[in-house]
Amino acid sequence: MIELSKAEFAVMEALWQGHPAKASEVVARLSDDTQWHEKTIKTLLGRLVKKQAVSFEKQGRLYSYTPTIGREEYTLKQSKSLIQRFFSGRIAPLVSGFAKTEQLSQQDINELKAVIKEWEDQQGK
Amino acid sequence: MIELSKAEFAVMEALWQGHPAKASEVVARLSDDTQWHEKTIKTLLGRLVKKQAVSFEKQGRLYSYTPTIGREEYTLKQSKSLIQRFFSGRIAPLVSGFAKTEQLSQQDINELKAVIKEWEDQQGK
DNA sequence: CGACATTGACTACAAGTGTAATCTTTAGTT
DNA sequence: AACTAAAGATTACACTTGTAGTCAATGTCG
Repeated sequence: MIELSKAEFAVMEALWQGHPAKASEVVARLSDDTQWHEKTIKTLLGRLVKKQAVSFEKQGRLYSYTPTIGREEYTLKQSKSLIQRFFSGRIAPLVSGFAKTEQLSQQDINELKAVIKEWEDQQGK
Repeated sequence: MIELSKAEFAVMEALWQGHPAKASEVVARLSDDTQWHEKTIKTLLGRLVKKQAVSFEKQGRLYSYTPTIGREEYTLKQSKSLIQRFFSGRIAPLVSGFAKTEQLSQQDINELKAVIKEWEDQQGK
């Protein structure tokens, strides 16, 4: 499983926003959220390529970068790994704990209900 | 916020099992799950003390270690931080994604229902 | 009492991370 | 054509992490 550091993940976010993207675009996107030096971002791009989380192709003398993994795919895998380690793979304890201190929106509730409904339909077969 | 590496977390798990615990007990507990050398575990205990995730007191010439943070507290904080970074702080996307590929138990469903019920009661005030 | 074993303290060392700086090549600019 | 600026390649460097090894003090057994 490809593992990304936090800084690398931030660069991936910029790429997931739209790709392929030239290094300069990535730098531009990240400058909204961070103070990172252009050199830093280039280093991170290089590390992502090395990890094969990102591919690149020459566009003339410039490079264009594209993520090789999807955001959903990555975030879900990581989430599951955390749920496994922290809650023995069960999600309910996380949700209860979370609900105690965080705001849930009506939309969240609706989505949770949908999940439950789907499960119950599945049970009835 | 105290951050623990994966290996450090494993040592915390051993401590959360029961404390205060002498280094030798921690080593014994961990030997069920890992192949770590006693020296490795001692190093990790030292790092945990330095991070103030664990306190210790002399019992004669030996040390007894105690976690200063609770398992729930830590795991929830980390979970929230992940949900923040990955899902903009909303938990429902995580649950839906999770439900697609993981088994939910009847107990999970009941707990999710309880969370929903509590929320709805809250709404009605 | 002396040698050995155990504990804790300190040291080690490579890989990963955050955060760039420098060097090299190439493309415009005068 | 020469010079400079921008991109990419290479190098840097301290801190963290995984994974111990060594050294020093102290207890324990014969």
